[in-house]
Amino acid sequence: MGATKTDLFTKKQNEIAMMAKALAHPARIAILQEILKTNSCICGSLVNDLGLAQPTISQHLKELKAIGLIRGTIEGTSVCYCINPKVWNQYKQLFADFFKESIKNENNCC
Amino acid sequence: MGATKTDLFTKKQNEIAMMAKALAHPARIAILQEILKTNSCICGSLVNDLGLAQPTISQHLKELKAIGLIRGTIEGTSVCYCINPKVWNQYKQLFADFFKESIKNENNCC
DNA sequence: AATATTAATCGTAATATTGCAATTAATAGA
DNA sequence: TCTATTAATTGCAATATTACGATTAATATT
Repeated sequence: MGATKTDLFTKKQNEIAMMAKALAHPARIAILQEILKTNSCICGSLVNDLGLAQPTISQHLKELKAIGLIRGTIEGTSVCYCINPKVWNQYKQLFADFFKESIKNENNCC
Repeated sequence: MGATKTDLFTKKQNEIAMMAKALAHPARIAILQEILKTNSCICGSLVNDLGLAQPTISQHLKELKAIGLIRGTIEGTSVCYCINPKVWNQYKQLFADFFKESIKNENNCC
């Protein structure tokens, strides 16, 4: 086997998991932070900054783009990436909702 | 290759990624939500509720325990699981910090 | 047109994850 | 002690991820 049984879970549970999966690599965290830090968009400087090969960075960018967290627009020979605020805020909300539940249930039976 | 190059990234970036990885499966989201919902701790009812085999659930519980998100105490023949509030709140804070950055940088260049 | 620059894609190898059947470990109760 | 119950561990197969060299695609510059 090896394939996740998504049909056993709710839409929201799968959404949270997918979102978490997108953030489940330090390179992707670093990429997002770099895009956030430099107020203007970033191109291929990520390759210099992160120390990973160009195809590797490109693949991580592809994944982030696939779930909609970032957008890329071609500017001459380089590509400019930026956060998609709409999706970003959706994700932010989903995570906040998930962790908010903890406050209501301060169980400490073990 | 195939192994994540954690040495290229900051401690915090690796922490966020590890935390996200722990949440990157709908079964683990469902397990955590179930533990949160039933105010008292849960034992093996997760197997009945989730529709996955017992070894599979056990493995997911092991992963959640490995990163400290949950604790398990033996109660007779069954095992009682509960959230570790300390770690839970740490994670909550880390995520909140990560997503907070978005507000400061409302970039929309592309 | 020829060359340089930038980034995506392809192919491949190494490693990690997911899921479960079979087994084992450990306690509860007869 | 013997049996039932519950959960962890082991072993294995299928699939997914990570990383990068080689190549390709596309625009910019000469």
